[in-house]
Amino acid sequence: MSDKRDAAFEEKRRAILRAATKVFAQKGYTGTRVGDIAKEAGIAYGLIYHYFANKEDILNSLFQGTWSLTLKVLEGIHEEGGTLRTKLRKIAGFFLEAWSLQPDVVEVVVLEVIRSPKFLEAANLEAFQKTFMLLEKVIASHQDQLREGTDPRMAAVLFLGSLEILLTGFVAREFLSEGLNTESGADAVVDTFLYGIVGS
Amino acid sequence: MSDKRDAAFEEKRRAILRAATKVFAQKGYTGTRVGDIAKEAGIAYGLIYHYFANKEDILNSLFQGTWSLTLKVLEGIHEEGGTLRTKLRKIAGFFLEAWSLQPDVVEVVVLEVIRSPKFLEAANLEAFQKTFMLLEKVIASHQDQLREGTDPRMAAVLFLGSLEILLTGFVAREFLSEGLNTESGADAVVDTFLYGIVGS
Amino acid sequence: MSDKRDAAFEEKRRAILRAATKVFAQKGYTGTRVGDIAKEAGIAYGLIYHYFANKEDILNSLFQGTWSLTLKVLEGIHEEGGTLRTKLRKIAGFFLEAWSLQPDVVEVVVLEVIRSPKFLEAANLEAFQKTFMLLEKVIASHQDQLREGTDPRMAAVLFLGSLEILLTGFVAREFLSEGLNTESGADAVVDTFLYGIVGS
Amino acid sequence: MSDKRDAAFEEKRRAILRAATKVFAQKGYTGTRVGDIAKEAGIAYGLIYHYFANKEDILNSLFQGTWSLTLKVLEGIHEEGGTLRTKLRKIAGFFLEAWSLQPDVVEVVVLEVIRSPKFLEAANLEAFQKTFMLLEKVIASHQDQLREGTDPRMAAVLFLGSLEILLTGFVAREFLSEGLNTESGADAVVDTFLYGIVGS
DNA sequence: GATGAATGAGAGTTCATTCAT
DNA sequence: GATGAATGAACTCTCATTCAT
Repeated sequence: MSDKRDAAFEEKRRAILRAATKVFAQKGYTGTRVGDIAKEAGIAYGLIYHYFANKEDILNSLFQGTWSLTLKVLEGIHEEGGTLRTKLRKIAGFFLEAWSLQPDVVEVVVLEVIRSPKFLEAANLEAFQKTFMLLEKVIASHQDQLREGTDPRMAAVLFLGSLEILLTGFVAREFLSEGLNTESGADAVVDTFLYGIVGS
Repeated sequence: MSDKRDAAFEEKRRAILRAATKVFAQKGYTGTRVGDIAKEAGIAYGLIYHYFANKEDILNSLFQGTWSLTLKVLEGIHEEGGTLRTKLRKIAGFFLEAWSLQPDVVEVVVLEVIRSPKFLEAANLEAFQKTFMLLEKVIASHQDQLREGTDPRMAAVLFLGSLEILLTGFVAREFLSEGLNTESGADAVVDTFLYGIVGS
Repeated sequence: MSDKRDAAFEEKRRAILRAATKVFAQKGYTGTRVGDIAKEAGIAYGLIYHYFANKEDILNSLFQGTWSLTLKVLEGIHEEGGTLRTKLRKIAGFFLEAWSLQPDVVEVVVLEVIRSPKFLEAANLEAFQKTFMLLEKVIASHQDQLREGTDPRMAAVLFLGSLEILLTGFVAREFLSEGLNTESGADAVVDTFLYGIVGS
Repeated sequence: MSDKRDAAFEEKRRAILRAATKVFAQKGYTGTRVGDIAKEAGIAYGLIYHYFANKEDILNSLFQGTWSLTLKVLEGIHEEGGTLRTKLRKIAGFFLEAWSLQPDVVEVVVLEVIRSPKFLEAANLEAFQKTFMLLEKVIASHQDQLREGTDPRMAAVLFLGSLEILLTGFVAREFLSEGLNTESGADAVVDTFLYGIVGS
């Protein structure tokens, strides 16, 4: 009985998060009224506050839920082993696939949380930095293959930066347009990152 | 007489923009009250409306002023000629130097304008896309040196993405910490972009 | 069967009133949420509405229950007879004892009902005024002993005022602090009231 | 110029306080909406926040303004000297006169501030306690005349309690009705307090 | 009886913008 | 030009009350 209740509660929470994601992606966090989320979810706005402490809590929950999954996936990729290219390819593929499947989630997480000083604090910041550290570890574990002078930490930042601009890109989306799909995008990012645009 | 007046007018406008930049960088566009800008500029808040139509106009002016300069610089670099590396190095240097000299301006432009659907429209979007196209042209003009399969357009996006994460990066800033300066940062970005982290 | 049910019903009502008293005393009537009362009573908040019409009804019930007892006690004291001092001493003792035994009840009744224009109406006001009239009667019945110029009605008001400030007094409580107990307090009030602070 | 401005500012503040006093007295602090105050003052509700930090600040300002005056008057009475009766008579007269002149102010101060745990804190509590201490000092300075066993502190509390119930009294007002005026009320309180209702 | 999800009126507060001085 | 008083739309959050389960 209680299980049924809890399950229903969680399902509702998720429904609200889904609605919030959609609206945040459209109007941005600040531009979104709590009432907008409620309308999108088909409920009264007051009910939002039964499931979340406040508007901010919604965004944080959204990020934490998404990012904890991301971290697990990255850890899995790291542990599976394989060549550096294989690993980076998997990582890029994961991000770009996530984007094509749930563009709203990615957009909100990247634009509203990661880039916002207010939200990228404490718990959120820590989760985010773990990603950098994990990627740095992946790259560093193949140190022997790296071009001389390559700093694994800087490399991690640049790799994520490359991915981020593809994920976010209001501009890029229109600019790159039709040619971009998950596969070709991931290949391009990884190859450019590994071999450069000029090559040897 | 009119010139003198105009000059004074322009000077005041610039002073307000300077103040706005500082406050926007600290609190974000939405988190900034018009009164905050006025206080920073040392004037009454009502006076803001003698120089700008509204709050939004301030951010747009800020972006346009900054970005038109940026475009000119990039055009100059393109026309000056030189090797691909030379050009990219100049571009990276320009952005990173701008960032180290006026971190507030860059932060505001990147975080508040570029990421905001509301602001990245019409005039702003056009200015922004010109940058991509210019960079694409720069890269494409050295097509013969490019590694096979390299798309100049995608390459342009990735290069700017790499720069952007360094410019913005609340995270990266702390993560990369002290080691990063204009010179070494520009080198790392350009070399990674040209030759990859693995090399040949 | 019906009796049993009624008894259980009444017991639950009283339990809710007890809980409400405690919470009202802590947070005040307005500051208390219906949910707070329910939590204190260990029940679901919806259940409150099976026992009371609404939040206001709880406070009114609380007052009526308490005050009807008070009135009975005062009537008893009046009828028992004895000297004026004996009677006043009993009355003061009753109030101060009630306060020391159930400070919450007194606090709520005095602060939330008596002071509130909204609640001190109709039924409540009548009950309250009866107290004054009863006390006036007590005093008037010893008219022959009264100092010349003493108005029984005014005297009744002053006596209750003296008691009230001792009962309520957030300030007085700290100000008088440890020295005050039921016995000494009642003595002080009665003696001052009867003989004054100067005396003859 | 600035003086003119400041004066106008202060005058407006006072006007808002006057309006607030009136409305608080009618509906109570909690029952009053900020908009009610604005309407009473004939201004837009937003303007309230140019003059006060928030609703609470209005009540505190009201209390502080009133009570600081009260303290000054009491100090003056203490220093002027005279018999105990003279002093108490002046004090009672001051309070009752204030009440008859500005019943709203007194009502609000007594009912909403003094009796409210929330507001009787910190600054307000201190101001209030000073009054008790001052009155205690007044009484103690005539120690030699006091009836044996009289505690000046307890006496101070009882005296203020007697006054308070007269000032407040929703009940008392109707109950004592027409017979009560400033002069006779003050006499009754002081005489009862000094000599008791029985006398020698 | 019992639960708590659901509703929505309502309240406090913020702040961009206008405009009289 | 300059000031800041004035306005009111907008928004977040609270909470008494209802009602399906």
